[in-house]
Amino acid sequence: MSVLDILEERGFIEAVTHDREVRELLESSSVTCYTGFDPTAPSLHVGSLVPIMALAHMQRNGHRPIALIGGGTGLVGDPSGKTEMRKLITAEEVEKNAKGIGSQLERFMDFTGRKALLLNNAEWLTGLEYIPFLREIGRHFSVNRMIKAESYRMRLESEEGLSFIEFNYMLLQAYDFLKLCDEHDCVLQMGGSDQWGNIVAGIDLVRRVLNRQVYGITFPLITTSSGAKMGKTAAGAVWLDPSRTSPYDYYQYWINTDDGDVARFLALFTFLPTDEIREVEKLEGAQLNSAKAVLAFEATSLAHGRENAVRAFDEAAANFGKRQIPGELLPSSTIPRSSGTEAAPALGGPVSDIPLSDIEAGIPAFVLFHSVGLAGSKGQARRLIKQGGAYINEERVKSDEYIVTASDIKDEKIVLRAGKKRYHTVVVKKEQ
RNA sequence: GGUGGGGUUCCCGAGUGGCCAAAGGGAACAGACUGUAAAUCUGUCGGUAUUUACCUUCGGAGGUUCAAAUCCUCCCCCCACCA
Repeated sequence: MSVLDILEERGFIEAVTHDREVRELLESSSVTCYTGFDPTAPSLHVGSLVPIMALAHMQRNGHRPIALIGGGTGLVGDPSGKTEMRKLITAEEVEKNAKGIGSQLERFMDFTGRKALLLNNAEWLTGLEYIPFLREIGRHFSVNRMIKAESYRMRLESEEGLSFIEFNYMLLQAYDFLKLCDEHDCVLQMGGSDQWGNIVAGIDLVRRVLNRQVYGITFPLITTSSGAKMGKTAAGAVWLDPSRTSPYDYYQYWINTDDGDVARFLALFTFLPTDEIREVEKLEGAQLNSAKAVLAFEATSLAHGRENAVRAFDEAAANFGKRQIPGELLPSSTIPRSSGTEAAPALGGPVSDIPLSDIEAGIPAFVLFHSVGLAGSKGQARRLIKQGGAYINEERVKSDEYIVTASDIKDEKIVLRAGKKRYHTVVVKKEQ
């Protein structure tokens, strides 16, 4: 069984340029392959997980992945499939972002001993000279062909149009492939389905310049059952950087997966064996909740380490009730299953201090909810209370005139809750 | 460079002197229902104060007027066609 079969089975494959050849190649030899990552943000997010996992699978099956940070291409901006132009980011930003992204990738792959490579195309792109590049590379590209590319179509038809700098993007990515093939023997490029045009352009260029056949694979765009692009929540993207999306929130993101997505996401975003995942497909309704917990635990474990995953699991248990994970469900998962330890009730959410004297003086509930950040304004806090969405120590606040006093203190703290899931704990400090 | 059309609250998009904090939709938030899911229904959705009040907002800066998102002037940006 080749990696291609594994990837296919797990739902990673949208299209392959030369199915039979790629299959044979991956079965018979160790292949170097690459995927690019845009350094447009200081952290990768859940949306980049598909390519990351694909590279990881490659490595686990004896191939050598290259994670290419687009430090150079990021300066130009890929218009593929985008309705509007990205704002140009500065070279310093790109460089800073590239650094953060690299360290995140290290959690998913082993870069020691050149078992995987982390490269940055700024290395070879930023020093290019215009005329030589046009003469050596540009002449291989047909504008007639380029403007027919699906990836440019949306922009060519849009009001905003396509700027020349973006139009060049394809050449740069093709040049990357050429460079990697030449210097690292890389013969396979993988990317999102919007990358098809760029990948094919690279294959073409390599053939023309090096007279070598190379290949491409695209991943499907992963959407949720409800049709939304995955990785977006109210708070914005779900980041892999724990300082932007805490392991707890990351865990919560996964546990809120749609019923219809659980098995599919287990296959894509965990390394659990597919025959175990197939069992999950038979589950229905509330039974799926345990499978969601496993998904959340495994995904968090990959991104933030097992210790953080266990903590997130325990906190969730404290906030939403302990969940018993059946031993026969996805047995390969290392999620805690013992029924013994009763998770200590976690402090709800972020914690802040308040002096005892303030509480003794009495502080209106809506002011408190606003000041700890559970409501964006005092008006919003009042609304929250009026709508019955505010709780103090798990008791609904009945009136927006309610004054919080010393009698609300339980164990030197006051637990505030907004809606079903947002908590904040105020610790009361006696001053000397 | 010329001509015409635009820039509205998180997004899309109405609104051409007072009845506009600004229709409608989406997103979001809260409640009900639930399984920390989806769907559905109800409510909310600039800020402060909370009984009808005040402040900030309609690309930017000025101006006309008792009164401007709406009229005038200048400037910035976007688009289309022409050159």
